[in-house]
Amino acid sequence: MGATIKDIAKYTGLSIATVSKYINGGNVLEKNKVLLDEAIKVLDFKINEMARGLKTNRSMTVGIMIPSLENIFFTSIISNVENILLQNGYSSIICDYREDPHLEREKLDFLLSRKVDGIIMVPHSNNAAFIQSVVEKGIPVVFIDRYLEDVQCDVVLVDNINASYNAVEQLIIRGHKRIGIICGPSNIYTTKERLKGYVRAHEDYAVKVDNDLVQYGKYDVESGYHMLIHLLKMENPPTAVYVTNYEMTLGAIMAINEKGIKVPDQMSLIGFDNIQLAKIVKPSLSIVVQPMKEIGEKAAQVLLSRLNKENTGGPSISRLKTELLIRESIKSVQA
Amino acid sequence: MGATIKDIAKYTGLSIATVSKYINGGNVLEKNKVLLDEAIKVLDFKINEMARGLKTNRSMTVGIMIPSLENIFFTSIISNVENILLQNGYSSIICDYREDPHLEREKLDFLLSRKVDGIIMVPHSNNAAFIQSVVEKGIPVVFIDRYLEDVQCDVVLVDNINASYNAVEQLIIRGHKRIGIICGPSNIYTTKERLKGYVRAHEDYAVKVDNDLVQYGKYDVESGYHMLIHLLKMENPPTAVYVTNYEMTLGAIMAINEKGIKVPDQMSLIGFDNIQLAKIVKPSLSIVVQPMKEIGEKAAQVLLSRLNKENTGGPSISRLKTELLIRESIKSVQA
DNA sequence: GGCAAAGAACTAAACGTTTAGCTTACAGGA
DNA sequence: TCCTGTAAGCTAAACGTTTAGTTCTTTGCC
Repeated sequence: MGATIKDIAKYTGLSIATVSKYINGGNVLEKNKVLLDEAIKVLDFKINEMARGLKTNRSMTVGIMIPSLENIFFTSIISNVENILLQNGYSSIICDYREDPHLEREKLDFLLSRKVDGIIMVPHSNNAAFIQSVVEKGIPVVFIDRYLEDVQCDVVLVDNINASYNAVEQLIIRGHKRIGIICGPSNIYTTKERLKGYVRAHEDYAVKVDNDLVQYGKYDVESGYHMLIHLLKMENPPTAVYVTNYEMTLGAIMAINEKGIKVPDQMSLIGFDNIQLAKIVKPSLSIVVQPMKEIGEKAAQVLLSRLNKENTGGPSISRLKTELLIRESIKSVQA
Repeated sequence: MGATIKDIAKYTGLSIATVSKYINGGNVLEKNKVLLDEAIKVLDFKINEMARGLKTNRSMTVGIMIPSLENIFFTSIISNVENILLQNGYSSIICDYREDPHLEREKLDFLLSRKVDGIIMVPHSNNAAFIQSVVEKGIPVVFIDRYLEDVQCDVVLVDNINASYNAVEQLIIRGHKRIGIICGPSNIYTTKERLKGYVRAHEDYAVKVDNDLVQYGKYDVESGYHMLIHLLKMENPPTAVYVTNYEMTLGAIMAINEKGIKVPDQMSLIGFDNIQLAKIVKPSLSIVVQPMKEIGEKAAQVLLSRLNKENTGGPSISRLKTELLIRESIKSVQA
């Protein structure tokens, strides 16, 4: 179908070695250069990455694995990752393992058979041993958002603990004593971290944590809705609620609207992630903003520096800072 | 690194041809079969898809292109596409062209250099001529969601016209004469179709269309919000509003909540796409539901049947039906 | 003019598969 | 016993590159 390096050689009268050299940035005589450029254009030559990959043992492909393609936090990160990788000549095979450890393992296997040069992933489960074996094969792996102890690889995280700490601190400063938190699933890294910040802020200000105020959702719209309803129904409901991801924030807002709760008069609210949403909601929502663009870029860069052998050191941890936007949705409680 | 077919040959004492034959489903003696299975397991053999692709001239890879990775309608479709393709041994290179025709062209070029066997895409702009040239190269292309006249390829659409028609009809039946519609960008295929259904329903029931009630947004949360506010501010505002995608529906709901509009007493509302959202909102939202799962599956199947040469006929159009869920958010107006 | 050094181009093998065409082994029928 | 047919296995070439090692060409210097 397409022209090959051989066709170019025939067209120009040069050897295929010379053609290859030129394609890979080698020096050729000026007149040959002109000739080659012409041939490439005329014959519409595109290098065959499969043949090249076979020789060089590099596929120029990286695998990206996330728990769900329906979670905008992940998709917006990988959108950035994909873009940067593309600029560097890499294509990305994006896989969605649907929160299923078994599928995670399977797709990882698939990526390996595709001979990806590296992997960027949001790890889910206890496939740690398997992932570690991938790392040991010499395939660089970068974790995003979550951390697994037993895997020796680079990680890009946000400072979840302090993100939560700062958010909750703002509520405590404003006199709130009963602060609800809507967490993700209890076995997930970010859940633990975000909860830790919540607890730590309470400790530092000597406010007691009421475990009934700690609710575990599933990081989806529905559970955000239900957990907020649940908090409202308590006999001694919280005066403020902190929700720890975008989808659940959305759900919580739906619940609040439905119940006709006045924010911030009847309840203060701090949400997560989506700055666009925060602007639209009235009263404007206070939120913890994760730097999705930076996370994606950082992860891509870390992986690229491994792929280019610029970085051959031990595993690195990048911990990016979140931003806390204080808007109208929180106010002080009168004592 | 990994074991090759040669290593398997050495281990078993068979020739590489026999090994290859077995791997590809050929017959071998029972005892050799056992031996081969053992070798494959022991040596952890994974076929090298690049070498195979070089010989067979098939990369077992398909390209997927969507306008944005931050639009849940698209991501949930490709989640299904990716899954089905994977089950058939194909990997997908997912690209997001960020609504940019220039980038669309560039990424398409990239996919070609990756020698993808086929392409599934949501086309955006007037790259029609270029896409047609891809088709003519013999690379099957399947369009999703949108249609471009000048390209001879398979298309998977939903019946946007009747989706809109049915939704608007329900409003007209309930006595609404002034029905607002929040459309997408005016140059997009789905926008035109959805508007057409709106107009047609008006025609069939002899209700005049007031062009001021037709608002064009950008298929994002923000514009849904703004367009609804705009409609409310009119001196003669609509008694019902029909919003034509998920993100804008979200924005519209935010606006309604902010303004304290009672649905359906002060305004009837029909939204789009997200069934989960529809359940959560109170009063429960009437919506047009697109069969995302089916769209993804259909597109994957259509492409696979081209790749397997099961279908060598002319371009096909699959038009899937939407579903209209009538809930509490609409009611009759008293004459 | 002769020679060395540098630069450009060439030859040929290799990467890990598939596959056409050939050989071998074996069973069954005449 | 010999022949034929069939199934299983084998040999070797090819896919489109890269690259080590070699040869050819040019240039500069003595």
